[in-house]
Amino acid sequence: MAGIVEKRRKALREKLIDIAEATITAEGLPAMRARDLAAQAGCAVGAIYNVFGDLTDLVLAVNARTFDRLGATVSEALAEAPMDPVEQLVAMSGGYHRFATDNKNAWRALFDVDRPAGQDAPDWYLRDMARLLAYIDAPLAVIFPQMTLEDRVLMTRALFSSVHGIVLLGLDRAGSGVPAEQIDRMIGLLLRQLTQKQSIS
Amino acid sequence: MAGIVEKRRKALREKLIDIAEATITAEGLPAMRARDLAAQAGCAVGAIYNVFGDLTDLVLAVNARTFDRLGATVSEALAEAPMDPVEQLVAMSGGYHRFATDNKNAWRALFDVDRPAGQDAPDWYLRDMARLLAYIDAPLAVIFPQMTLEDRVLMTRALFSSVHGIVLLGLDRAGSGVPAEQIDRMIGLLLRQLTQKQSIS
DNA sequence: GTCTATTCATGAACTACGTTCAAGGAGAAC
DNA sequence: GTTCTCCTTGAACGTAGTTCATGAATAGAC
Repeated sequence: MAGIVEKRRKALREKLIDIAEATITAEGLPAMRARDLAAQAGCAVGAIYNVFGDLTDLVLAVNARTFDRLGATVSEALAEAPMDPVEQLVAMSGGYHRFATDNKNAWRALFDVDRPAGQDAPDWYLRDMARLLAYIDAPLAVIFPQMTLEDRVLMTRALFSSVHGIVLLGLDRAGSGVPAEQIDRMIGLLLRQLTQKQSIS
Repeated sequence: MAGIVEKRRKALREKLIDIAEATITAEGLPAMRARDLAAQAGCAVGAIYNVFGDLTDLVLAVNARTFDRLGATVSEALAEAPMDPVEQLVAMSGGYHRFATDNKNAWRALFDVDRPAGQDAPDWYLRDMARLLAYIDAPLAVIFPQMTLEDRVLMTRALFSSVHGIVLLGLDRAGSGVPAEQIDRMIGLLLRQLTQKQSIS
């Protein structure tokens, strides 16, 4: 009967991630509380700490799922886009925007989790981020064939960061926030202007 | 002897903002604690709540100062920039980037303060933000004289958001973060590509 | 200046967190 | 079956923000 404990731990781990994900999605990161999780999971509060180092680890587990779904959404948007590289960038940006609005709380949790200073990002984060950046890099290579690899790497990051910034500030604050369709227009203006054919002059 | 209380309240208010600003600057927003503030100010914890509704209000007061300094920094960068509108945009972005690195904790507090959902941004925020956007709008009007006003407003916001996004993700995470000079290069790539002369084709 | 009603300042207490740990219970080894 | 070990438990701890009964100080009337 070896492994009963391990199996139970694994089951609890998944159960907790499910509950945490549901809570974050429904009510946001601050609504995720140790006692509530334990109550919903039918375990003791201390049991959480047998499975996760602390609640931040649990949030990171949820974030890994979220980031994965985000990557899938962007990937689908790319797959459905026309061949034109500019339109591919627009489509992926639209996918990013849509994911952020449709999964606002989970998406915010990606950035709101408090990472102790000096601690590196988890592996899955670096991997998924690299995946997202690769999606962007491909069309960019077509649009700017003469650009150095080094510059294109920077341009890729810059583009991702720009779209992220537009979506972030756009969704922020219902007060000074921007309607969804204007966010898409901003992204379109930026990308189309940015990727126009080089000037003759 | 009318007004003694009011004068004392005003003095305490300023004193608390000073202390909170120093604390946030030195140790970050999470280090700002009610009991510590009271101890440093030489008042009771409860006194804070006679002057501010809650600690978030106090943070907002600090943020108002920070935003003001940010505006001044960008304004100076603009003043020292050459006449060329593209270089003006680059200079202002550089000012933003420098301010963020030199005032990392205070700058982060601008966005990390938890604003209750459904509550509008304070007046000073809208005012200072409009000021920043106006700085960006002027060069853009020179660069894109044929652009409609509506589009230019969106482009202005998009540009600000983009630079903000690049700086935000660039400074985030020492692990996957980007060296300061690469951030400036990203901004330069983005802005110069974005503002190149329109294509003939 | 004196008196009194009101208003303010105080800090202990309350609530709500994340996290820990001594004690008891369940699984593993023989 | 027995024993040892490790896990699980939930009460307790530490630390937050915020409140509130109490006592002190102020403002206004005379």
